[in-house]
Amino acid sequence: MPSELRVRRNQQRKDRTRRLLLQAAGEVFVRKGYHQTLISDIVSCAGVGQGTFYRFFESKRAIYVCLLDAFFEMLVGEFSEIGATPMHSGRDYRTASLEAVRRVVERVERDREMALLFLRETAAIDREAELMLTGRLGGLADLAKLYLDRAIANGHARRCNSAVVSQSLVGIGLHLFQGWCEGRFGDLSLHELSEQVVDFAFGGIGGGPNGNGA
Amino acid sequence: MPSELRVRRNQQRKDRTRRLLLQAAGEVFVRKGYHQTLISDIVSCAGVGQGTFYRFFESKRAIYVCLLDAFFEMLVGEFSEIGATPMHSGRDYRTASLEAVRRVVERVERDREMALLFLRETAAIDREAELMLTGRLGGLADLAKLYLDRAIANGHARRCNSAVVSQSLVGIGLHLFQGWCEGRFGDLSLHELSEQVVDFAFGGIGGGPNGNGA
Amino acid sequence: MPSELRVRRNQQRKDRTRRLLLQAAGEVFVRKGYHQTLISDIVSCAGVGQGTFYRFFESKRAIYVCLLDAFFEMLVGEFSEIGATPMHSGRDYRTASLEAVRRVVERVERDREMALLFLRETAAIDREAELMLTGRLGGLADLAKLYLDRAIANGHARRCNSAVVSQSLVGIGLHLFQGWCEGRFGDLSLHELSEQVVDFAFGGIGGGPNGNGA
Amino acid sequence: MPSELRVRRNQQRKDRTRRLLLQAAGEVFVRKGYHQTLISDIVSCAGVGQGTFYRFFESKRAIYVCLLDAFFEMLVGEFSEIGATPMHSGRDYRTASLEAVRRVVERVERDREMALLFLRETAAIDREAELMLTGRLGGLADLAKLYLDRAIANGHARRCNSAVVSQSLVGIGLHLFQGWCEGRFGDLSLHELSEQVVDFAFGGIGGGPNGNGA
DNA sequence: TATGAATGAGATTTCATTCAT
DNA sequence: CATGAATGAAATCTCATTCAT
Repeated sequence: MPSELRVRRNQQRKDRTRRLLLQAAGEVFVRKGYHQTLISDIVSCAGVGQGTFYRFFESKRAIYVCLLDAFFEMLVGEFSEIGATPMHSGRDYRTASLEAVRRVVERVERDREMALLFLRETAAIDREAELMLTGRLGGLADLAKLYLDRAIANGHARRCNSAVVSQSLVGIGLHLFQGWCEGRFGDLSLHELSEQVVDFAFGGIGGGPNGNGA
Repeated sequence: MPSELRVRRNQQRKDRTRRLLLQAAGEVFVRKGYHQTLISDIVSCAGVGQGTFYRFFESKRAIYVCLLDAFFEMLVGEFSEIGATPMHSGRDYRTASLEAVRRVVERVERDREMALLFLRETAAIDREAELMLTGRLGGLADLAKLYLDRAIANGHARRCNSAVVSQSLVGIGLHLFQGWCEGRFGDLSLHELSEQVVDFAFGGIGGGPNGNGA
Repeated sequence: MPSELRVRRNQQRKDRTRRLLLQAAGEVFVRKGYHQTLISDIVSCAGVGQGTFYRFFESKRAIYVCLLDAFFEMLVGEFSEIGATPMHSGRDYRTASLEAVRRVVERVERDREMALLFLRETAAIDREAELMLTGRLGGLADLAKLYLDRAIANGHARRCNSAVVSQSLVGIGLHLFQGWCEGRFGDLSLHELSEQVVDFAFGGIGGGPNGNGA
Repeated sequence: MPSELRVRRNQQRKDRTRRLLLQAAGEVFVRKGYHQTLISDIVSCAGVGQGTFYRFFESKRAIYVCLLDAFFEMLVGEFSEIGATPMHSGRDYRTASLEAVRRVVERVERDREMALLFLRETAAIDREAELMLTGRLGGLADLAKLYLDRAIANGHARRCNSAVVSQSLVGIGLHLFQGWCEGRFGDLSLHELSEQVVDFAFGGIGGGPNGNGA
């Protein structure tokens, strides 16, 4: 009885409203922080009624988690593209890594406000949210570990506890990213920063008496 | 003169109440998180009246900042002891570093709940609080940078952007510490973890064809 | 003429929807109670759209009143049938009364959930609704009074304030019915209950020194 | 440390506020009905702050139940006094009953608004509240049953299902009381009404061919 | 005509903060 | 000075009702 067209129109309207809300929530969360954000901020930013929010999301937390998920879904997509590319023998392991780092960094940089939001706020919401974040970051670490293990197997890297090292890499990434966003590295570009990081990741601070400088 | 005595007694009682409140706040913050904690939780845990809280602290934020400061003050004290010790020529730079890492790690481990609290919650409170934390962590990075610069000058380390590297070291420390507390490294002890980290920090994932294993 | 047909079809469809809504409202009111019932409960139970409700009823109250009216309309119909039957001389007054009580009781029992609903909820809606209910019950009392007055006139009953007595009979009916529905009379059947009531109504608790047993 | 006096003063203040709230709730419930009453109505009538309400009662329902309980507690007290008095042989059973009815009626009449409130609203709140009310009324019925059973044993009353009859008496009481309050019995006084009821309760509508008129 | 997405007024509830004792 | 009862501003959330399609 309800015409096909009507159903589709309705769905489109709903989708649009939902998108509006998500976008507004992102903006306001970034601007005011999660805890300072009111539902009323979100709806007024989205230009919809107060009650409309609750047709789509159970709570402020729910819409936050939704944004968080979307963000990492996007990121994982980016990574999987990277995963497809590299490691065909001829290319150097290090060059490939630098390339990968650069691509991810560029991608994250585009949504840097959101990324910072998640790093700042997620753990303070509740334990479950924190676990979601650490789980997602753990996923990235696992990816790094995969590459590292392969490199070790191929003799391109020293034997080590690759779980620890890959988490270290994630730690570096997070902290430097935050630092760079806060302007703590002066006018160093993300590209240069990436290079420094890859240098450090591959050679450390450069122990031996011979160092590893050129 | 009796009023003299009275005054001292009063002071002691006030100090005790203040300590009670700080301790209680720490406990409750750890248990429920900053935003879930009510002033009433703190005072009932401290066993004092609701109004008493406001004789000592302006707000929940104020007592939190107080705890944060105390924690880093303690940590800085620990570091300065370390600073005094090392680098008397004979000892190897790497050994000294490992020793330093171990000492800090041990100290932090004793207050690990508080440390985790600060890492989780601070950035979500407000920008200013976040800056306090990053400032403190920046202080640690500066310390590391100091050592690193000296090592570079002495030829014990390769030339690099020491600001980036030292922040990387802090990033590693924070992320691994959180991971370890969440049990993400199985039954690896903090000592073993420290060793892995130092290995990584000094040698990276071990570039050259000869690696730096064995 | 086709529009003739169309009009009739439309009318039928409207009637059906209206019936659907009334039925759904009855179900939900019984299940959740008047105040706990949402319009959305009713429409989803009826399988029609939210807006459709308002094409047929002004408000929740309106549909409730509609159900209430229908119920008592039905009941009055039942009574008038009773009214037609009895009192043809040969039959005993008491037997006729018992018969009448039984018929009504049986009828009400078929819709007992609705009956309970009205007894429970009506007075709590507003004064006007309460008056509608008491008016309806007053109508029943009036019927009883009519019989009673005739019985008194015929010498089948003692002289008394028949208004008070007939309202008493209604009070008995309501309270026992509720009690029976709640299972407060164990496994006494409605028939047995009716008998007890008629005994009591006719003889009271049994004044005189000789009682009126046997 | 907290002085005895202070504690007592505080308790008195709290008690006073609580009493204020209960009294205000009673007034407003009577005036507007349970569902139309807002917490804000209650507090503004009590002259206290909105938050104060929640220091004493969990919800509107809670304060209602509290009033309900208090009312029946009062009523039961009244009844137990009656219980003590009657049935010393010489006095007539009927006279004693009339006396009892009159006393209760008088007592209830003093709080008639509250009594009506409870009869109107309780069953519409939720099942549990309804059970509380029917339980309380059941208690009254039990009391009546006790007397009735004794009367039957003594030969002052015919044998009957005393559970049914005593609930009938309660039903009569409730319905007549409501009717009288609504002015449905003209200018019949409660005393006269009581007499009529007792007549009816003892003799019914007056079966036998001789009736039971004078 | 039927629909259901959108609405927003208004209710409940919380809790940091005040202040009389 | 310490207290805790009282506060009320402000947040969340609900749901009857509207209205564009």
